[in-house]
Order: sequence, then C-alpha cells, then structure tokens
Amino acid sequence: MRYSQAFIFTRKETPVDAELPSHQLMLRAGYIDQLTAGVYTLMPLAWRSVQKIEHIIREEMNAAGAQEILLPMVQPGEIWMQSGRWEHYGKELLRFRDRKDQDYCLSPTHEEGVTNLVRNYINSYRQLPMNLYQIQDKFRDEIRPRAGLMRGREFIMKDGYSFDVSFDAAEISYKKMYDAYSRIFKRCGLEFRAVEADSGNIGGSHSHEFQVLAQTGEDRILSCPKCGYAANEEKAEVRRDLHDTAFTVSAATPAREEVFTGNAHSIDEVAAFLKISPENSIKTLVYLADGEPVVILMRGNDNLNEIKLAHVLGCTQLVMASDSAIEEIMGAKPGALGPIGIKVPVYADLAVATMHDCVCGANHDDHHFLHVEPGRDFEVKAIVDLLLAQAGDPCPHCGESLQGFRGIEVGHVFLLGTKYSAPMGAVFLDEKGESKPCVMGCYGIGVTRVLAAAIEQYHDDNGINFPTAIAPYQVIVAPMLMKSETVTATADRIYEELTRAGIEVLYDDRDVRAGVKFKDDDLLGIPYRITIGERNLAEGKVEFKHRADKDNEKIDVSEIVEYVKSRIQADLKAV
RNA sequence: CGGGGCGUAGCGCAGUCUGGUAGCGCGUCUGCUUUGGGAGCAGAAAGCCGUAGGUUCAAAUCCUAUCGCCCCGACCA
Repeated sequence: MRYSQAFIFTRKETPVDAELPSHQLMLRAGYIDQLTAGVYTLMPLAWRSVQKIEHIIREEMNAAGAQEILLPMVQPGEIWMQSGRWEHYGKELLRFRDRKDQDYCLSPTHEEGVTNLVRNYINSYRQLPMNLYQIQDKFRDEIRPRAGLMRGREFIMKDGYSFDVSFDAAEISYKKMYDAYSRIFKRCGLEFRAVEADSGNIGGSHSHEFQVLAQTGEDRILSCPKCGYAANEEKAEVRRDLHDTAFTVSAATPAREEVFTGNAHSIDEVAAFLKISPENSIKTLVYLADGEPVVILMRGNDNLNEIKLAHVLGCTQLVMASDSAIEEIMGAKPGALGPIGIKVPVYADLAVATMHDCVCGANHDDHHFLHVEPGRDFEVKAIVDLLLAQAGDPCPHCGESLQGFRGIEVGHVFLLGTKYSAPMGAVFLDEKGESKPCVMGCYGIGVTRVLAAAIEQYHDDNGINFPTAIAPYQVIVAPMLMKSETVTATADRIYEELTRAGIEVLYDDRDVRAGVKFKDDDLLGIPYRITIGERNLAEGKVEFKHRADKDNEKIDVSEIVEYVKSRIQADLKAV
C-alpha cells in the first residue's frame, strides 16, 4: 500500500478524551474513529490487525473441530423470553420493536440464537458433539462504555458454542477450547494467564478467563508461583483453617459498653481512636439482595467478596444500600453500624466466629460498642466464607503466597450445562431412545479488545510496537528524499519485490521530510522499517530496523528482500 | 444510577464573569526555499459558537429546556 494514497491520518497531539495508552495511540495513529459513546469505526490499520487476529482464531477454531457460521444480530424477543433472559438480562440488552410492534433485540451474545438453531437440526446422539462459532459484531448497551475499544458498546466478538451428550463429553469439548484459546493468544504474541473465574449471569458450572497482563487492566487476578493455581480475584479461594459455623462465647469478655467515637467513621479511624487493632473490629455492610436488606459482617481488615455473597444469598441482583437507605434500615449513618439490636438478616464471615471482645458500631451516630462478644451480644443467620482473596494470601492448593496481577479479559470459556438447552428444548435421543437436553459450553473472545490489549502490552513513548503476527503491515519502506530518483527508484523496486514475495508492505512514498516519516512510522507500530537514503545507497546499502531496536543494520540492496522474508518468517514461527 | 467536567473551523483551545464585526495554535490549500527525527517565509480557504425557545436595539456570551461527549464512584460503614 502506498501511504500517499492510504486512509491513514495521524495526529501529533494526544486526544484529551482518551486516558488509556491503547485508546490514545489508536486515535493518534488513525486506527479508530469514534462515532458515538462506545461505538467506533475501525479504519484500515485497525481493520487489518483485526482481520489478522480473526484469521488466527479461525485457524485454531477450525483445527479444534469447530465450524463457522453467522447468526443474525437482530433477534426476535421470543427466543429470549424462552430462555428467561428477556426478563433478566437488564438494560444492556438493547430492545426495540418493528413495524408490526413485535419485540426485537440486538444480540449481545448468542446462546439463544444458537440453541434455537441447533434444536431444529440436532435430534440424535449420533450428531453430537457439535461445535459452532462465529465472528460478529455484538451490541451491549453498557452502563459506562470507556477506554476506546477496551469496553465499547459495539464490538467484535468471536463466540462459540459446543453441544454434547453428557457433562463428561462436554468437559472434553471444553478442554479443546481451552487449549485452542491458549494457542490463539500465544500466536497473537500476548502475555496472558488463564484463570478460574466466576460464571457471572451467563450461568453454568465452571469457567476460565484468559487475561492479558497489563497495569491498566480492570480485573485483578491472583496466581500461585508454586503450583500454578490462578484465579480472578472475585473467584479466588484462600486457604483458611477456619471452619466454625457457630459462635463460641467467651465468658471472660466484660459486659458491652457504648462509647462516643466522634468523627471516627472508617474502620481504621475507629481503631485508631480507640487504640485497638482493626482486626479486632467488626465491619458492618448493608446490601440490598433483590431489593431485600441484608447485613454482612467482616473482620475489620478483611474485604467482602460480593460474588461469594451473591452465591450464598442466591440472589440475582446485589447492590450496596445507599446512605439514605442505610439510615432507614439501621437507624444510623454509615460509620456507626453494627449487628446488635437489628431485625435484618445478618451473615458473618468465618473470621467473625474467631473474634472475641471486639468493637462494632452501635447503630447510634458517632457511637460504637466495646467488649462485644459474638453469640452473646448478637446472633446471625449464617456463618459462611465471604472473604475476598488478595495478594499475599495463602494459595488454596499449596499454601504459597499468592501473587497479584492486573489483567484485561480477552477470552472466557464456560461449561454451561443445560441452562439454555433445557428451557429452549435443545434435546436429542440417546442410545436408549430417551430424550435429553444437550450439555452446552460457550466460548468467547473479544476480538477488538484483543487489539486494545495488545497495544496496552506493546507500546512505548513513540507509539505502538505490535507483535508481527497481528501488525497491520509487516514492513514499512521509507525513502528519505522523494526528489532523488535513485532513492525512489530503489524504493519502488524494493516495495514491488517485497509485495511480490508476499510481504505486507506500507510504502511511505509521501513527499514529506524524513523526520515526519520517522515519527509517523514509529507511531503506527509496524514491526520493521527499511530506510532508503542517498548516502547508504551510494554503497549499495539500505537500512533495516525493528521498531523496538535502537540501532539499524545496513543490508545490501540485493539481499534485503530475502533478509526481510527470513526475519518475518522467524517471527511467525517463533510462537 | 449518583457526582463532576465539557460542547466555538478537521484537531487542541481562548473568548462567556462584564452582551456590541468570530479569534489563536496545529492541520489543510498555493508558491518559493529547505530536505536523516514532526522545516522557514509569504499568501489563502474553512465556523447555523451542540439544538430549541426566551430576554434584548443587539446573544457564543444572560435565562429556560433539551441533546451529546468525557471522567469519577458502585469496598465505603
């Protein structure tokens, strides 16, 4: 491609609206253009990279036995009503009506679509397993889209679905996809971890996320350097030798006493005011579970895992109560809350059962209780594990200290079970002639997010620095002086020969000064640059440089094409 | 959803408080010079001042409504 004709427009200035490096660089380098909140045009450079990522995905999915299809993005509300998600999916599902006043939605995912399809064609165990996938635009009306392609409302997703005769068989399909995903992200050149994850509201029994490691990631993940255990923070377990699910009252604890604690509201402030350890105070949280208030008790220095809590409560919607709601429920403002004398159901973390003679809020503004004895001064509905794991906690498998990372979730695999097949009637007849629902798995990759995550991982002060496998072009040819016929003639020839050799070349034939080309060419993130100038040409040489290298090599003009070919092949083979 | 910020030329912004001919930088176009890390000079084009009402002799500026975009929060008791 000749740069002078290309739809590539760079900017010197960093766009103010963008915060993440990937977002800033994609705007500056002319990869994307924003149309409205969370909706972006992919311009040629981004689209080329996306197509490369898609190509890798297709190769690996096909190799794993999956078949590509394309489901409609516009879906009738009817099939979403059958699965129950018309009611439960919430506002992220963009709904509308057609001229006949029928309900429709833009599909944010395709469990319904694919299950509806499969139930019409799969009737026998002989037809299973079956694995179907697609690469397509999705629309989710996100609460707050942000960070460019990282969390858009419209985005490109690869979604795949497996259908099996049993859970055991589904495990095999799941493992195949897990392995395919590992190969896909490796081939994309990304540093990532596969971590155990919560299944969220898609449902199902277990799942793994594929997390690209990056400081700017929204997810926290924990991994064990010794045994390899890795999990999303919200799913991570901690080894705890705590099993008491009832309080044992200590007779040594004095009678409880209400004291004034002034402006001390947070756990740390109260602990400092009373000169006690935060470990000895009870943190009292108020939540609304499907609208009903519940009170949660944690040891002062522990944090609550909301996902665990939601599982314990069996609720679908869990939100922290607002300050005004808390005052109504508890009779006091946040900062002085406690479990004593309230009528709301109380759940305590396991650690609370080990506490004696502790401190908690008095449900009386600016007052706390001293000498609180769980089991004597208050009772709870249940004592359960609600602890949020953090870096430094002991690994659940081997006890080693867990390491913390930040990650960007680029892929997620779920073993779904029969959550969709059963209500939607995707059933087959087994060997005995019995009708059974298919056991499903579902598998997603955020294709456009992979692109953003790759830039988060591969950039420097001068711009993007893509892995060769997903770069929009492999080589940029930069003649230094367009007036010089020897320079342009050589550049023309190298461009043509490289192109003929199957190399993807961006030919920077713009009639601009060398500095402009260097700055732009660094910004774009193309792995290799061939610089053609009069001085080197006099010796029959051109310069060759990797984007990440400081210095360049001088290569004989006659050898440059073969040399570039071998370097690119080595890059692509290395992964 | 709550809180904050912002809509003026393709991009980044000033002008708004205190109403009175629409400005600056970058980019774009023309010409000359320059040519290995975002060149210099000279000239030029380009704006329903987000939208709709209102106040006024007069509105980017004041008032009302509305639309849009960005950021923050959703571990804090």
